[in-house]
Amino acid sequence: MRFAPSPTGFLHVGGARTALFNWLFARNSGGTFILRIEDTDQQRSTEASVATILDGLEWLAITWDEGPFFQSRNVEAHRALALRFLEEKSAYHCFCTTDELEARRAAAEKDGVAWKYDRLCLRLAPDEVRKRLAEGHPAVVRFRVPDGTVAWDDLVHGPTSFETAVLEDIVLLRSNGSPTYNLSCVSDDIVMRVTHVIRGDDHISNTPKQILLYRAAGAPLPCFGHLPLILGTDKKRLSKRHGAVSVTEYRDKGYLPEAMFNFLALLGWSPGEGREKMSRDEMTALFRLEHINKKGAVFDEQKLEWLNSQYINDLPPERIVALVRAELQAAGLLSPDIDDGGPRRAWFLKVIETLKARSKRLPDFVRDARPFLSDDFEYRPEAVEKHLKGDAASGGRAALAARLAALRAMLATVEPFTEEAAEKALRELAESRREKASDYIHPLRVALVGTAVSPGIFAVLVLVGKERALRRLDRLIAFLQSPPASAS
RNA sequence: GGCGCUAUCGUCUAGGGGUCAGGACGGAUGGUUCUCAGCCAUCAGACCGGGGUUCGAAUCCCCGUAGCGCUACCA
Repeated sequence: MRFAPSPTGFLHVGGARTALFNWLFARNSGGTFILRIEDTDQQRSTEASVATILDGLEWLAITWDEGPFFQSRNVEAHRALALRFLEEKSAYHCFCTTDELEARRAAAEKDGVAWKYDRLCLRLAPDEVRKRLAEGHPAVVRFRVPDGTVAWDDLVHGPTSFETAVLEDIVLLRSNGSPTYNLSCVSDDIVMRVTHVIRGDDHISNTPKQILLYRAAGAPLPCFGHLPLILGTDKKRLSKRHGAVSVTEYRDKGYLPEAMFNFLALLGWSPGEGREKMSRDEMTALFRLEHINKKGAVFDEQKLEWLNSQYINDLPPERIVALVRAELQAAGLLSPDIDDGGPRRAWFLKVIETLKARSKRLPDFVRDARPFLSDDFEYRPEAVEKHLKGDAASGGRAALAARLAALRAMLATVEPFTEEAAEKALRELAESRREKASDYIHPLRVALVGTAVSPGIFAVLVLVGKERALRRLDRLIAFLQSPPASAS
């Protein structure tokens, strides 16, 4: 089997899923998975695009057994096939220009008649054709579509058929001599001895054309399977206007390749029994082409995010750190003492561990780790609004400052500085002053991390450490004693 | 317009003549609790419509309808 992307852009999630199903099928059946870059469109193909496609495939760990082959290297073979068709009279020269075709098409459309190529040039006498060719008139080579029905048993849709009457004579070679998609594709698939052509549903109408070419070439027919399309939330084919569509974007958003792989596999395929989160090996073992759905599937990023959080949770902290290291560095949060081998490494791994359950995507770690790694953080407005106003009846900010001062004094005496000891001390303090523990906890959280939400406060307290916690309490007390900002 | 494909909760899906139509995401509610997340529990939520066939249809057949795809000297 093969995956045959055209390098005219990034690796689309739809393409990635096609590659993935081919890969799963190849691995499951012991087949050979070929990567073929269909770069016959010289105008739009770019090397950068090839690079990003390979990059995306590698990220997802979709490995190929042969290739990448570049289709452009095979144009001579493609051309030879077309010439052979010409010789065998299953193809002919057509001198109609694009403009002429356009005009006739437009006229037909105006009359409300379905247009297909009218075979004007098929009626040309052989001498006339030779003459025009000799005079250098540009010509395309068209395949003469025979009458009849083309049918195949689609691997996912079952029996499918087309009347060839609806097909127009296929352009095989452009007037500049370059082969077109259907010719190149069939020629390469024959040469590469592809047995299973598994591609998107959008190719379904190409299949009868290609079958005709196989027949004319006398080559054995591969099995065809057409995968349902991946849709946007409006049920239309997923495209840029729906948001992120390239796998690279999902990598950049902090999704794990194993989560993406798993999610994509579930789009249109299910092993049954409610199995959802599966390892690559499990998926490979369970994969069956017959279990692929016929219906297009909406790409639901919320579910991807959920799966991602599940995979993140399975990761040891070391792995997570390795994955976010670059971002940490970019944010100026990476210091040698927390880096691999640094004295605070173990402590930092603990920070990551406590952040794990609440993280859905990789950047969540960078955002949430900041107050642990740096004193440079702001009090979030919503946290100030919620927990630092102090209640007028109990004396407002001044009373709050006094309460925090008491808390600070108490924490200074806690030794050893453990979660249990700190919690016990704080609760006793609150009780002795006939106040609620939460009246201390919430402002303390703002003091320590600047936000209204965080992991358990005592875990945070210990992770921040006694000295820094006391300093941060001082900072908040000073903040409370300074004149309130204009907002409040 | 022509041709093709498709149709189960909002979404991903299981089920393919007899099921309380099952699960997951998301949602709601409650529990755990210092917050959020997590975790746990509970709830709401679907067989596109109409005809057949059959004792019995979500399931098989036909006809509609709707959605999508293709309709290039792109791939």
